[in-house]
Amino acid sequence: MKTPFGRKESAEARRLLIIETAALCFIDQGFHQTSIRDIAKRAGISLGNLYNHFEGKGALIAEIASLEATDIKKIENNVGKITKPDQALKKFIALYLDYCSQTQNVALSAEILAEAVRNPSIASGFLHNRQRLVDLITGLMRGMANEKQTQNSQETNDRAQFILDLIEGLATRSVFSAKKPSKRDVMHLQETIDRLVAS
Amino acid sequence: MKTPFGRKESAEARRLLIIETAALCFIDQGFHQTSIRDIAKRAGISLGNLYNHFEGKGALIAEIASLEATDIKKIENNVGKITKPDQALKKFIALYLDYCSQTQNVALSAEILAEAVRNPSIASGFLHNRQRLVDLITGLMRGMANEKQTQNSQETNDRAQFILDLIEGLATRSVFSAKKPSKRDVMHLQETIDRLVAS
DNA sequence: ACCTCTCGAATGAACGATCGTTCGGCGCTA
DNA sequence: TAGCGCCGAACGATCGTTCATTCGAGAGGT
Repeated sequence: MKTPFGRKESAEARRLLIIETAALCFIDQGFHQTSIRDIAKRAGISLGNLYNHFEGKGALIAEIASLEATDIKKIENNVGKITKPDQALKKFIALYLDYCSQTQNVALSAEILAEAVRNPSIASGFLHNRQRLVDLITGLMRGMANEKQTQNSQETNDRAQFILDLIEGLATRSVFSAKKPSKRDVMHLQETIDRLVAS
Repeated sequence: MKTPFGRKESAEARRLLIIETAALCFIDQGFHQTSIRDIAKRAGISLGNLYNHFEGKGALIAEIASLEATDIKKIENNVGKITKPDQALKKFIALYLDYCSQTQNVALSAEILAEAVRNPSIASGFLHNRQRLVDLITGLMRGMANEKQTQNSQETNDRAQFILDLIEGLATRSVFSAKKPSKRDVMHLQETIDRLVAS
């Protein structure tokens, strides 16, 4: 029986396996409490082989930190399907809140933030991802206000940042109190953001 | 010439020196990238002596994590001096924003948050400190609304959380963009919070 | 004033474990 | 058979912690 994958495909699959396993380890233990041996063991590969696919631990951390971009793209696609801007914003809030409310995402985000403080390349990735979200929101806000006066671009940007702050804050609190945001919480968040957008 | 301190005072001073030095190390390098030797060397004491004052690295981390409480108390005292609730809130925003905008505080907070994800005792300290700030704000909000209808307690609590989210978010962003919040930023924050409180 | 005794503070060598990384050789695939 | 993916022992460094030992301040005696 032949392997269904050629060498190239197999190598790519290995690489993906390592990344996903590393993410699990980092979620469970954090970046610096996870050893290369932990990852290799959990992935079921040898210690040395890991270095055939990644330059070292730093490269793995950077790889994981950039994973957020994939999740953001999913949210962008989902929100993009909705034509009415106000409903799209509502959908975004629900999706992003749900995303941020997952324990593993809070764990990873916290690790990434702490790492970003001292690692400029991680920080730039972090800021880039944030701006993607901000741009998505400002786009929606501009769509909602197309009949009114032209919006101040800088102010719109700031408001989008505030919206993200509110969502992320509520989500983080929900994780630390070990229960998902209640319906009341979500409604209150929704109202608050509406008021923020309206003004 | 006699030493101006007895044994007790000297021991307490040593303890304080170690804690402060550890905080500096943690800010520069992070919890898990800082070794006990780093701290001892920077504090100018021997490796073994550190264990005469602290049980180990974990105890040191917990000690640092609880340092935030001191800073919060300072803010409480400053805000408490102001009798008019709306001016007190304005003062609080300025003080807390300034506190959160300091690079070393962002660095430490990020470390503590990441640690709290996996260390329940750190998490509970973190939540306790947060609630202190929330209570301070809700007190002010209730003072501002004493002539109006009675406030829903839960809703007031949530709004206070939102206010903190906005301040912390702006502050964190300012640190990563390497410049203090501009006057425009602060004004916009102030307006947004006002609108949030008013409703 | 002086000697003694006590005990906590301080030291740094040493320990075993584990870290990130390297590398020579083995085995499968094309 | 040529070559690549894979393996795991080995390396030097460093980790958190322990411990036998030294030091010196201060209490109690005379």
